[in-house]
Amino acid sequence: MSYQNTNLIKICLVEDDNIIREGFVMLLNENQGFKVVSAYNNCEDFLKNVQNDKPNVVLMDIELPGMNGIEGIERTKKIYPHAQIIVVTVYENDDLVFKALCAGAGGYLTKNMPSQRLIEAIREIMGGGAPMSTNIARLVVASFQKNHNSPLSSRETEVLELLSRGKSYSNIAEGLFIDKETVRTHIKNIYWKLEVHSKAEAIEKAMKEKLI
Amino acid sequence: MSYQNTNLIKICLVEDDNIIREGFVMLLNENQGFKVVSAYNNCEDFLKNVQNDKPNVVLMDIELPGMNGIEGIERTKKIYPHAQIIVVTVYENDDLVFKALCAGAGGYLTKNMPSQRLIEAIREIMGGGAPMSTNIARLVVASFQKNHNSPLSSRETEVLELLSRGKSYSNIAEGLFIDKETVRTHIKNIYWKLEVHSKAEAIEKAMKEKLI
DNA sequence: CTGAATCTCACCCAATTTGGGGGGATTTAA
DNA sequence: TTAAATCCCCCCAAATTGGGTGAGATTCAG
Repeated sequence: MSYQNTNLIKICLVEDDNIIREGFVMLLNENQGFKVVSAYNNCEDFLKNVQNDKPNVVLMDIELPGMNGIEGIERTKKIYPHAQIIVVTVYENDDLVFKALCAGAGGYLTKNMPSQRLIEAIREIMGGGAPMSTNIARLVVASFQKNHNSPLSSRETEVLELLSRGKSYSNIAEGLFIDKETVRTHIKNIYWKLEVHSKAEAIEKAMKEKLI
Repeated sequence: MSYQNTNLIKICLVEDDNIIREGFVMLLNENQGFKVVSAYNNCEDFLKNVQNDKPNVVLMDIELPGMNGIEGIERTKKIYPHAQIIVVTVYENDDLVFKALCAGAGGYLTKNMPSQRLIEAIREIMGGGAPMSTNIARLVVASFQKNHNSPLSSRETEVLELLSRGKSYSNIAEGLFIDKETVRTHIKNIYWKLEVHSKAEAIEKAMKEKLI
């Protein structure tokens, strides 16, 4: 037992592929300052031991036997929120990326990275960053951007924006300094353009097509 | 004129600090494969020339005399959407970051980076990435994550989630396979917990505190 | 200059939604 | 064994919503 232990970055792995898992263990343990405390091939076993392992960083696969990685991230964050979780997977699917981040992942790497990237990523997340593969970062940033081919006018977009925040027609009228009847007209036009017949449908379609 | 020109990355700068701007110009032009086509100290001049300059990448400051960078990004994307815009600024303010990304920025760097990072960032964005400083990446990723100290139960959160998508009580009831009256009870409890008295207030507060 | 689009406001109507009040049953976790 | 969470029921009045029709003003591109 040495005082160096206090500066060690403790790592857990959750990865079902034996080859990859053992490869990561070796790669990481070769590194000064890293210590792989445990390596699991499924979430269930990991979750039983996480409070014992007390990892600083968890490298988590998504496709796993039994509980999947997304669920695994959520549960980990509930019982041991201190851990920083980096997803390491082959999937670059939009949905999966956002679900993982919403669940509490602090980074997202795809397995086609150079192995040295994994080392950097762990240092990055411990240094307050959010390591992501290039394509993933682009996905994430693009998710903030709106559709530039919106059929809606800017005023209509403004109205729909407020509607999506739960405002009533009267609220919106006040907010935009126009008459309630004008708001109604705008909304009728929005419904016509989006081919919908209710608030919920309009918001759903607008979200989906990134109009708001 | 050589065929190498077709592979050159053409860069525009918009930065009001003369020292920094000239420094960037020198740094970038030293690099094989980069060509600074123009450097401006304000957005207005840049916007007049962007269609002529045809830049691949724009390095844009936020704090500028006249039109600010956010507005500048929006307008650039409207008249020359092809350009990739990287924000380079001293501000790490949450609001500014998200406004910039929503406006169409493809990357966000803070000025305390090593100058070599700028070179990498340009290559990164041209390679389909989204270069961000460490702290910015963390901000962006954190924006997906919910508050873990929510006063709302999971069912209540679920109800509020659907309410925020414009669903009516009846819609929500159908979606969750419960009675409309039950939905009403949940919503009453949500209002009580959040100390609000309407849908709009509840959604606003929930968004602000990242409960949904 | 003209026509399309946008933004603005008005009035009609009926069905639905919403918010507030009350009460009660069951399960589950502390 | 409390407290919380989840579920369901009733009453009521005000507000909201969606649909219809019409119309003046402005802006903007062809």
